[in-house]
Amino acid sequence: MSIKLAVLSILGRKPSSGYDIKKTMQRSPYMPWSGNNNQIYKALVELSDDGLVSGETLHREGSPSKKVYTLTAEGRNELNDLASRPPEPPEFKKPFLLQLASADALSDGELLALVDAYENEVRLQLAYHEGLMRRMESRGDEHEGEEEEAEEETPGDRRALLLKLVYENLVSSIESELEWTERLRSALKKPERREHE
Amino acid sequence: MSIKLAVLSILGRKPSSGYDIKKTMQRSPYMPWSGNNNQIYKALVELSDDGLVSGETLHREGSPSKKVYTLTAEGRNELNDLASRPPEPPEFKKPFLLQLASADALSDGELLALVDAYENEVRLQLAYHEGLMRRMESRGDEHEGEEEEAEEETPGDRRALLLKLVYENLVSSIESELEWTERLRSALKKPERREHE
DNA sequence: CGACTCATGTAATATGTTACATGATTAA
DNA sequence: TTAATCATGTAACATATTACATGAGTCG
Repeated sequence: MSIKLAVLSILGRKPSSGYDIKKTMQRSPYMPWSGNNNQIYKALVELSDDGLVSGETLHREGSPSKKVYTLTAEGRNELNDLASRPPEPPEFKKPFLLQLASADALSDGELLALVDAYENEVRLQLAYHEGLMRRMESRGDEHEGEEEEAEEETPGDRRALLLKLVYENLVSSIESELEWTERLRSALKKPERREHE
Repeated sequence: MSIKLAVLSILGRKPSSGYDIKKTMQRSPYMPWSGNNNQIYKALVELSDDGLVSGETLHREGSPSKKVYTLTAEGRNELNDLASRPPEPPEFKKPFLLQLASADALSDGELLALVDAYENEVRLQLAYHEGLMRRMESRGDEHEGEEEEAEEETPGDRRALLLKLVYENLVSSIESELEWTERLRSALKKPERREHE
């Protein structure tokens, strides 16, 4: 799964400039890219070379020009392929686990402090994602464009349901992490009592 | 958190060659690196230049020579620093979520098939991690070395407890993902009944 | 005037993967 | 003898991050 597919997916929603795409990526936590210029503008050039998107420069008065990219028919096909491609498994990247596994030289107090610090980080993440989710549920998310084209094939409700489930996934992953920190803490508090359970 | 810290952490356990480190990384899913040569041998050279490790070539008869690296005192300090460094939040990289979010053009049947395929992938992951965990609990994990040096500072039980908790984390993350697929499936099966709950 | 957002791009660097090259030993 | 494992390394490429460069418009 490369960043090009993420770009196609965004353009499948509505035609956008590089800058728009960057913004969308940055507030879509289910896209595992940071949304930096270098990749996006490069991806757009390549997609354009491959004939999957076409860009048109909009000269506007009173604000800077933008290059708006649209999916071509080919690009639309590619996007439909994407949807039915065999799914990749999730990846959990948790440097904290390495830290924990290397922490046997720490005192109990230091260890518990470390766990507290981690839990704080995770709580911050949770608050952030819950915020995004609420914002998406109240406003229509990714709907803020001015060009209100009539939606063609999809009921729209389906789309909203799927998006909601995506955010639920992220939130529940984070909650599961918090539950684990609880278990971790209690395992550390009653030390060495496991042998006859 | 760079790969160098992972290398330090492994060498903190016991002196190892590049090849040993590679193997250890590959079977330690809490280390978010694939364990490829290029990075490891490069990291070892750099750590050596920085004076954190020192390598000694062992010429053995009947098997290829190996370069065994050991932590220096400086390296040991660096490793202790690592343990008390402010923890980074977890990152969840789930390309499937992007796929889902772009899948509103699919029929219900296709969508459910996609979910099934994803669930299969996740189950495979679960089985793999549970296998690792069982293997670690029966044998002592990372204990298979021939050189049985008396452990110096740590009780060892602490270490085993921490490792067990680390594996529990991974397993419960995957289980949480499976629970979500269940919710996903049932949300897709009773479509559009959410409005008055 | 200064900071911020909009907007497009490039340069330098860091990180990661796959494949290649070499050579010894072990097990089928 | 052929494949697998042990063992060290390099080359080419793919991906990602940070910072830089430029310029217009908006808000305080």
